[in-house]
Amino acid sequence: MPVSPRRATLATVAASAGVSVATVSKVLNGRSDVAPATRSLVEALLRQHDYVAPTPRRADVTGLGSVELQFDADLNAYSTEIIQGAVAAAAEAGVGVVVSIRRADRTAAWARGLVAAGRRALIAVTSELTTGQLAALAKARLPLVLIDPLNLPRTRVTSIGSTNFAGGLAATQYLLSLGHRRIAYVGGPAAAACNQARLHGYRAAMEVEGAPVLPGYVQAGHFRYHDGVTGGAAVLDLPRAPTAIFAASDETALGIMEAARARGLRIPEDLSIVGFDDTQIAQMASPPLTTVRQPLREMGGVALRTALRLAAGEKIDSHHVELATGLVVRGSTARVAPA
Amino acid sequence: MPVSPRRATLATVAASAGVSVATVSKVLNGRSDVAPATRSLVEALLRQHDYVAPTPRRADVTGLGSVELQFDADLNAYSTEIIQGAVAAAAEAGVGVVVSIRRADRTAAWARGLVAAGRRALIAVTSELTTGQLAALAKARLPLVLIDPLNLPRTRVTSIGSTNFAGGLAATQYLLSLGHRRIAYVGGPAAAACNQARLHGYRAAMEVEGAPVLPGYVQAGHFRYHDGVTGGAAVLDLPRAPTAIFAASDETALGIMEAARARGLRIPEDLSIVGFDDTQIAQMASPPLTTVRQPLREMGGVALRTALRLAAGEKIDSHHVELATGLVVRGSTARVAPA
DNA sequence: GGTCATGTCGAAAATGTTTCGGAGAGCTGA
DNA sequence: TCAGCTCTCCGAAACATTTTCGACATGACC
Repeated sequence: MPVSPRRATLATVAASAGVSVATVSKVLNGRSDVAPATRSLVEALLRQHDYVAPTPRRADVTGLGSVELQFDADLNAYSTEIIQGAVAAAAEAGVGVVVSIRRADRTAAWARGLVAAGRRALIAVTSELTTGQLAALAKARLPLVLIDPLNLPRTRVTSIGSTNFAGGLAATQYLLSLGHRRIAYVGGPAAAACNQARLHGYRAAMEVEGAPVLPGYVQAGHFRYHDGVTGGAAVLDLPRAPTAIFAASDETALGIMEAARARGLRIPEDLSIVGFDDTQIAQMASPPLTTVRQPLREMGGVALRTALRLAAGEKIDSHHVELATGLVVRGSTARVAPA
Repeated sequence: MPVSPRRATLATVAASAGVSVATVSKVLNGRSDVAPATRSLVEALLRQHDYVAPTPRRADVTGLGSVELQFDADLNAYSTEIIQGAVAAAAEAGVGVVVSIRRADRTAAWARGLVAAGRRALIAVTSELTTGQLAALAKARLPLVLIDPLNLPRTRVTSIGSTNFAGGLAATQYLLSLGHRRIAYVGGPAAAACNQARLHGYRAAMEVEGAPVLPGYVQAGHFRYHDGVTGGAAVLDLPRAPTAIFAASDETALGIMEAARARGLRIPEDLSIVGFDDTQIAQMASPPLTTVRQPLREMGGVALRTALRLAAGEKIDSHHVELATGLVVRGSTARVAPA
């Protein structure tokens, strides 16, 4: 279609339709005082002339732009809390949060597309970004904030996390304080930084107490329910089965619960379980799950505000922020049963 | 603050700032040819005069645009599935999904703001819209699609739901087929259409089988976990307690599980529970929850595609679409225990 | 000093929206 | 049949905003 030398205006369309400019404006705005026949005619001519509105007026001084919130896999309870926190913070700032799920194609065109679509920044959750992707983002001048990144790139990237080591330590110490000695860890990907920190917290607490980490007591996974079922089964079927399990996520903890139930183990009488995250499912588990609270909503909010600050060109105090974790004791933990 | 008799215009602000209308317009649009001092002065007076833009022009047709996905309360497992479905469909269509949580102010300015921010349509989930809000949306020419609306407005509004009656019927029939006769219903808001349909399905099944709905066997709630705890407690403490409970949502079902556990009831040996939705938490419950699957992801996807079709001015086949529900049998149901 | 680039600003034109009044159709009752 | 009334539909004109373009000042540079 040849681009006409001059964009069509209401006057153009009005003239060709034989009506006034006002009438065309009314059609565009859905006013009721236009006869159906006239409306159809004008609509047809609007299309024919390829009418596009001139630059829209701004909504507000504030209401510009949006931030992309990108997850690396299907959404779950963890994602939900992050979204909730980001959306709340965004509402205050007057920007929109566009949720998306990572797709394979992350090229230069992808980064430019985000900018063209009006994104002011990108927040990537539990993702693993390649240097190529980072370069594409940098070239497109799109600020990036990571939440719980799987890998911490060498280059300076802003990231948000929580005190995973302290959380792992607190969870394990609590189980030890209940008299448990045989405590297993069913965790996330071995390479993930946040999982490593939790695992080290677990190991540190065990070591201080002189409790041995028996062979097979540390299982890797992907923070998902299924990992809890299989990982839980693996440790519960060991010759010297644990009396307590520390899971690296609430979902995994629920999977372990199911593995325990399948073996006729009662919780917490026969097996204590501690989760990680304190998502909504932790409260809704039966029994309610003792877990390490990770302030996911706050993390989402902080990530969003940080992203906007980066987009505004402000300097950030620190390139990595860690929010505090804390143990929430519910019903899935009890003193170890007397042998 | 007293409402001035007439809204401030650029002319008002220009006069008080001692500059021309054009200059004020430039400040608003961030043009570069305004001296910093002048800009500050004008910005101050804009705020002082409480300037708000008049109805914005429609967002440009060219940009990819975005669709607003609005929830009426904090996100939960149900929301997560809807988001997931909408995001997937949006990715295919090349648009963004902006997630937001309903706030009190839903005025004409709100609707205009959405349009100005580039939203091509609004999807409202389990919301109750007033006629005023509908009018504001219509005036702003913002297409609207409802998912599981609480109230079905008189005016023609496009909505997406599922076969709630059939779902309620199937769940109750299944419990009856297991030999249960004393079946209670712990549901949602009495006024919600989707809840009413589920309840009627339950009643219909009971009636066909000649099973009495005892006094107190129908509890209202808000689909939340807490409603299950209290509603479950209410029916379980009845003189003639039910042997099975049909919950109007998975969350509520998990609350009932907790109420049962607190009373020493085993599931499914002592009490069968059927949920509704088949969210992720249904699979992760212990025991896994028998539930009526509602195709939430598909609903989110259909809502998004419908919204885009409306935005494109296409005609919609039907103003209300219902997707099929289906019973998913897991571990929370069993044959009634012999008395 | 002359010339030129640059930054600011406003008059005027361009574009789009809203108000308001009027033409004309249709209906009603004497 | 016709006056009177209402209701629908449209456009002239008033308004609101954006954009273009020229004017003017200022300072740099030769």
